[in-house]
Amino acid sequence: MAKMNRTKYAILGVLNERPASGYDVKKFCDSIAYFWNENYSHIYPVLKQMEEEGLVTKKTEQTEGRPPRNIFSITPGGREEFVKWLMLPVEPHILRAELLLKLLFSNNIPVDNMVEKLENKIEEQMRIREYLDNGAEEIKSRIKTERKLKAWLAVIQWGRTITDATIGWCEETIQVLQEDDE
Amino acid sequence: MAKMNRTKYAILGVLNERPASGYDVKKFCDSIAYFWNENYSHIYPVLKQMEEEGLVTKKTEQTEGRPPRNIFSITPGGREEFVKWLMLPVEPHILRAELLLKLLFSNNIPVDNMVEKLENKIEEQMRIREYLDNGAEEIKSRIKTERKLKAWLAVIQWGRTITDATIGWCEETIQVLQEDDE
DNA sequence: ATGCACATGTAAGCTGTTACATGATTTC
DNA sequence: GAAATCATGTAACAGCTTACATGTGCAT
Repeated sequence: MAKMNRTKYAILGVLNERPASGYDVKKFCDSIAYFWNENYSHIYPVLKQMEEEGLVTKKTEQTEGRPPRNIFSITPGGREEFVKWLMLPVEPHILRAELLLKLLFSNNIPVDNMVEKLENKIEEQMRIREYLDNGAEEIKSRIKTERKLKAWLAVIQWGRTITDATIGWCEETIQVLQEDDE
Repeated sequence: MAKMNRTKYAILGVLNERPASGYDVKKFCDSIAYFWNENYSHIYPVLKQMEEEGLVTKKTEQTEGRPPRNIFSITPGGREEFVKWLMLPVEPHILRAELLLKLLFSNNIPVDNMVEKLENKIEEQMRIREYLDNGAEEIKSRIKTERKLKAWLAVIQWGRTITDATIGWCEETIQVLQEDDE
């Protein structure tokens, strides 16, 4: 199995919908940051490399009072590679959940410190949860085709399901940790 | 923020319980693979580097009919660094869920292909779920102290919670995708 | 006979992160 | 007046993965 440059496929996914700049790609990824992230410092070089591979084409757009924008468009070859990737089985999802690792070893630190970490996790998940609830309505009005809307709502539903489950588990775990042992 | 070598802390966590070889560390990580993974090819060089930093010491054990084992023990300095890391807030958990990215763009492929990916996910999660159920009993009998047992059970409970939530979401999503649009 | 468990490592290289660099315009 | 947004990139490098290399003993 060759390693896949996942950034490449995320970019192709965005450009498959519409031409966009590296900046636009980053904005899009920020909007789905609860399950996918990208950095500028990775997007720009990968776009360059993709241009060399013939997956995208670049057009520089002059704007007034703003920096020029490099607009990238997907090529037929790019579209082909993108769809080929979409059809492939999902690569196994390798987790590294630091919170759980620390929890496992938390007998070496005060209970309060571990509880604080769990409380921070709850806050984080609640922020995500709120973002998803606000976003759902906007998406319903923006997405036109039925297939796309279904997919978007399913992804949002995933976020809701997982944040709820995580928050519930954090609360339970805090209680268990704070129980007196006797 | 400097980047953390997370492998280092995972290793320290194992060695903090008992002296172990690189092979043992890997075995341990395999047993918690549902939320943490390590490769031999990373463990061995990191162990070497940790020895140079004075976090661990090495002792080579000759065995009959088996390759010699390099047994590593944590030093007081290593223990100190480990606890310092444990106390630090958890680094934000950056996800890259390929399944969700593909789902988001799945209007470009047949519904059946996407459904298959979701079915594979269900199978994967059911395997994990089964593993956790079998493991819980073994852990209850093995772990002695109350604090450690609580932590282990909480981690297992996380696995159960998330796998259940994920399986439920996959099933719902398959149904939604397979509904006729009219 | 085939494969798995035991056991350790090196070499190469991609992926992705952090820090740095620049600067106008808009918003609070 | 400060901060955020728009907009693009380079340099350095840490982290991790993949492929390679080697060999015994036990179980099926």
